[in-house]
Amino acid sequence: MKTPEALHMRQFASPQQQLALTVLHTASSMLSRHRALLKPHGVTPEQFNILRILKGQQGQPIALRDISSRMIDRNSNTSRLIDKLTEKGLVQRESCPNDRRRVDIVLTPEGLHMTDMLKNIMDEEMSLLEEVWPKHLAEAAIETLDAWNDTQP
Amino acid sequence: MKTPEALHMRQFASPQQQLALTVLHTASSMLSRHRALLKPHGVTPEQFNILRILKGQQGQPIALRDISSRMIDRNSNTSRLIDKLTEKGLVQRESCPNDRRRVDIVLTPEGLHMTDMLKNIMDEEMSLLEEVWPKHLAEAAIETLDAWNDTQP
DNA sequence: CGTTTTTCATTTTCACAACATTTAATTGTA
DNA sequence: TACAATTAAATGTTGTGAAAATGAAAAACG
Repeated sequence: MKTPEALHMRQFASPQQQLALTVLHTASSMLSRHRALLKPHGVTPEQFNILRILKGQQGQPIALRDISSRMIDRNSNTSRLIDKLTEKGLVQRESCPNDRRRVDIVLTPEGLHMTDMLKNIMDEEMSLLEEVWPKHLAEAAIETLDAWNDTQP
Repeated sequence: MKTPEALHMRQFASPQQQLALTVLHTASSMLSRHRALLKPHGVTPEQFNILRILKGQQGQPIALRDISSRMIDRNSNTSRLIDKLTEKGLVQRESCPNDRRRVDIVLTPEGLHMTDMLKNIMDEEMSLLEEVWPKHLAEAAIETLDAWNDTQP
């Protein structure tokens, strides 16, 4: 359902306001889908976000604080998300020798395996987007949204 | 900061995937701003969403389930949010005489006053968007995002 | 009618967000 | 070197979102 009808909006708002509402609504809807897709595997979108960041490191350890700074939702409490992933045996904490305040995080072999599997699931979901959004429109929309993100700290 | 650098993304993903990440990231960032703007007045974005829906009713009562269906985030626990707003004296529950399962919700005078004030604050915030997004680009982005929303139930 | 099914609101459970505080290690500086 | 300031992570608390369960009332139906 398109956003205006979904939210029973009338035509008061400017296109810019409408876009803001559409972005919020779309994100909420996407996140629900992701949550449902990941749920059977006991992983939440927030946790998967971390796994994906770690996979991007290709085995190279990364400090907890650097994970935080790269997360989609910056307000997450990364320490506790790492706790959950550790409990599941998907990641491991390692002390950082040159700065003992830091804690390096690495994927375990099971974590890598899980990440690959989940990545397949999510890629399949994402590939649906390619049927809905023509490439050039997607690129244009990214540029538009990022014009605002660029005004943010 | 633009999304790719903010998330330290490399150029593997398709534009469509990048757009999905951008939408999620943008929404999270917008919501944080809204939360901060509303906080001094003791109202969360989710609660404000309800107030705005009620204001749109212009005094006409609306059933709780109809509020739920119009919220940006459909899965919020509307009962609990109404509880909070009731505690603050901004809304009132009224039992529905012809269907005793239903609960009608109306704005109190203070609720209306508060809503007007918050609406001013949010409108000012939204007006910033008009400097960042040219009208036609905003319209294009809405259409793109809604092409996906339209595939959702 | 009476029984089953559906609908609406509330309650509950779990995971996370938000925010504050604490602990520990490092850095900057007198 | 001593010591305050800063940084990193963990921990504590409270509130909220998501989803499922519960309970009550109305609608559907034989």
